[in-house]
Amino acid sequence: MNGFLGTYSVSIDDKGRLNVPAKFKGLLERDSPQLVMCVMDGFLIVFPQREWAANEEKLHHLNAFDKSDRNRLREFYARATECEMKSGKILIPVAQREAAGLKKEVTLVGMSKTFELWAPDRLEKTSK
Amino acid sequence: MNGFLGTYSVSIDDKGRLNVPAKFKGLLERDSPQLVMCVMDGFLIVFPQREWAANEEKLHHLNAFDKSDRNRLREFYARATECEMKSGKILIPVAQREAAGLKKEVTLVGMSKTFELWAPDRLEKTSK
DNA sequence: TAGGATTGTGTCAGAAAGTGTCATAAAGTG
DNA sequence: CACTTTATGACACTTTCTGACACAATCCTA
Repeated sequence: MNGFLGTYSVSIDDKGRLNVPAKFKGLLERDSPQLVMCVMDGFLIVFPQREWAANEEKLHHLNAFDKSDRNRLREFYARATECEMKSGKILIPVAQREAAGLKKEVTLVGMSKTFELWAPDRLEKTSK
Repeated sequence: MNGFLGTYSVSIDDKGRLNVPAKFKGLLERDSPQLVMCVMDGFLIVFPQREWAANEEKLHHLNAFDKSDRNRLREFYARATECEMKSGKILIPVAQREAAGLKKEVTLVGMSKTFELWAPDRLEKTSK
């Protein structure tokens, strides 16, 4: 596989760990299991470390001493958490789980370089 | 053969694998057995990898951080799954089978660069 | 700082999904 | 009609997914 693709319905175990589908697992193992998870507007985006870094790169031109630039930077960083795939699972911290309204069932949507985690009902509303 | 052409009625085995007709097999073996299967409105489209990539190309101008662009990207990627022809068969994952209402019999329609998979009754309704 | 609650980790067994291979049936060809 | 190719169904096997359990680390409060 050479990009995250497709929609998967996966479960979260009692401790909040997501079972990564085998197709994504391969990609992550190869590329590195280091991830950044980012709270978006009602859902979560997961970036492989490398991809996160590439996005960060784009913000380098901002000036940390400029007030509005600084706000944009803060917005970007504040939403993010580092995490990792371990034993084929990704632990989603409590705060993120709540922000995205994730319960037992999660819908995982590949977006090529990244993938998204959705509460099934929210995704359905969005796609209408 | 130099494009997918014609209509075939083929069977799906107990594990959901489609037997690829010999005429398509040749094309796929030459061009690469790597495929992308895409859920459409009641049926499935199968793209050879290369052909899929060409379509993907057209979305490169979209900005993944813009909400409405992101929705369009999601709509595109969420429908897709990578798959592969193995031993002359293509496994159609459960979710896709259900989305297209595929049972034992499948009608396969060549569309030159791609081909479609239909539940026979649905195709019939559509062509009326 | 001891104890308890919460959060995070490793592992495994059973169920479900996916894979390879082959014998036979059906269809196509000269 | 005899022969070759193609399609189908069946079987054994492997991989993946899920839920559960036991345990470790952390944090909070008495």
